[in-house]
Amino acid sequence: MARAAASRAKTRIQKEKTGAILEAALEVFATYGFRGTTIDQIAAQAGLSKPNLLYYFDSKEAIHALLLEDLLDTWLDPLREMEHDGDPLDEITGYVIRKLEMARDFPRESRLFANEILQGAPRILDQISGPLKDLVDSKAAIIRAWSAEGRIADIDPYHLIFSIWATTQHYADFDVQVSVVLGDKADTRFEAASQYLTTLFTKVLRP
Amino acid sequence: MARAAASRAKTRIQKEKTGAILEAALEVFATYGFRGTTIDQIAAQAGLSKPNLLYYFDSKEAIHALLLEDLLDTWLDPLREMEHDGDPLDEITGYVIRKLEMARDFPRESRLFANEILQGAPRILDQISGPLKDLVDSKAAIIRAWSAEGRIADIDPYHLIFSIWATTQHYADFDVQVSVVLGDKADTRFEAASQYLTTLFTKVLRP
DNA sequence: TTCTATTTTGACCGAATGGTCAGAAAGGGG
DNA sequence: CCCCTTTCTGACCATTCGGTCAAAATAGAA
Repeated sequence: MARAAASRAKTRIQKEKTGAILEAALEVFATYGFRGTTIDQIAAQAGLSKPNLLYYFDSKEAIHALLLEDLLDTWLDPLREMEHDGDPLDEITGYVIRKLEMARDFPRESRLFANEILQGAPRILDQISGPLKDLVDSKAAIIRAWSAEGRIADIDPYHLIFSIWATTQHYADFDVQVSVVLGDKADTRFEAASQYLTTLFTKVLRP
Repeated sequence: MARAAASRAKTRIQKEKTGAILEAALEVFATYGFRGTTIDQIAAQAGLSKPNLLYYFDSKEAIHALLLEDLLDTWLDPLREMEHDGDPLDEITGYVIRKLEMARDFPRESRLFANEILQGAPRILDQISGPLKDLVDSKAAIIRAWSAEGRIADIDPYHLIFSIWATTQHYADFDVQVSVVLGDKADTRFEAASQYLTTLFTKVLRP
C-alpha cells in the first residue's frame, strides 16, 4: 500500500518515487502555494500519473504537510548554532552568512515558507508560536546579554533577528526582482549580498 | 454593459460595486495568490453573486490585472520622492519611514506584490525590467554620488535599496510571524520597527 | 407614472480538480 | 521459473471552477 504518508520508504522504488514526488511538489508548492497547486501538476513534474502519485501519498495535504514538517525541522538550524560563547559579532554575522547560504542553496524551501506565512500560516501557526518563538526568545536573551555586557551596541534583539531574516530571505523570495534590477551584475548577487550584509550588521552591532 | 474592465465607473451603483469587488479581490488575491483564488470567494467577500460580479468584470484575470496596475502605479512613489538635494541621511531614512508606513497602512497591497514576485512575476515582468529598474538605476546613481562626495559611507546602492525593501515589507508580508514572535509587544511593532530601522540605516550610512 | 437602460439572478455548461477502484503489469525473493 | 507482493494504469466519479445567458427585477430620468 505505502499509504499514510509512506512514513519512511522501504523498497527501492518507494524511495525513488516518494523522493521524486516531494522534489516536484516542493517546486510547485513554492511557486503557486497550496491552493494554487494541482495534483496533476505535481505528478507531471515528477513524471508520474496522478493515480500513481496517489498510490504513494493519500492526498495533496499529505504531501504538503510532509514538506512543511521537513522544512520546519531544518529551517531554524542556523539560528540554533548561535551561542553565547564566542565573539558576539562573529556569532551574529556567521548567522547572517549561514542564512544567506540557505537562501542561495534552498530558495524553494524559502518560498514554500514565505507562501505559508503569506496565507496566514494556517498549518504551522502552532509551530511558530511554540518552538520557533521559544528559540527566538532564547537567542534574543543572548543578544540582550551581549548588549548589557557592552560587547555589542544596544539594539532591539527581536527586530535585529527580523532584519536578518528579511534581508537574507529576500534574495530567495524576491530573486526575480533582484536579478532583473541587477541586470548583468545578477550572477554575482550572492557574493555582493554577503559582503554588503556583513558590512551592514557589523556597523549596526559595533558598540 | 460595464464590460471591459468597467474602465472607470459611471453610475452610482457601478462605482460602489466595482469598488467593493476590487476591495474584496485585493483581500483574497493577497492571501491566496492568483491561482489559489476563486471568483466565488471574491464574490462572497464582496457580497455579490458570481454572475453579478462577472457583470462588472470580464474575468478573474481582468480584476487581478486592474489591481496590479493600480498597485504598480503607486508602489514606487516613496522611492520617487528621494532626491539628490537635501541631506542624504534624511532622504534615505525618510524613504525607509515612508516604506514602513506603507507596510503598516497597505499590507494587502504588499502581500499582493509579494505573491506575484514569488510566482515569478509572470504578469509584471516587463514593468519590473522597465520602469522599476529604470527608477532604481537613477536612485542608485544618486546614492553613489552621495558616497563619492563623502556625504555617506561607501556602500552598494542596489543592495542598500534591497535591504530597505526587505526590512520594511517584512512587517507586512510576514506580519503573522512577527506578531506571534513579539507576543504582547506586538501592538507596538511598527513604532519599534521604525526606531530600529532608523538606527540601523543611520549607522550603516554614517561615513 | 411610464419607459428604457441598468442591474441582478437562477439555471446551466464544459473543463478542471481531488480522489477512487478494479484490474493489469512489473518486481523480486525462493 | 514460480508466485506473491508491489507498482501502475485507464476508466470513472463527485465537486468545484470559470464563465454564459435569458429573463426577471430595479433604477431613475422624463
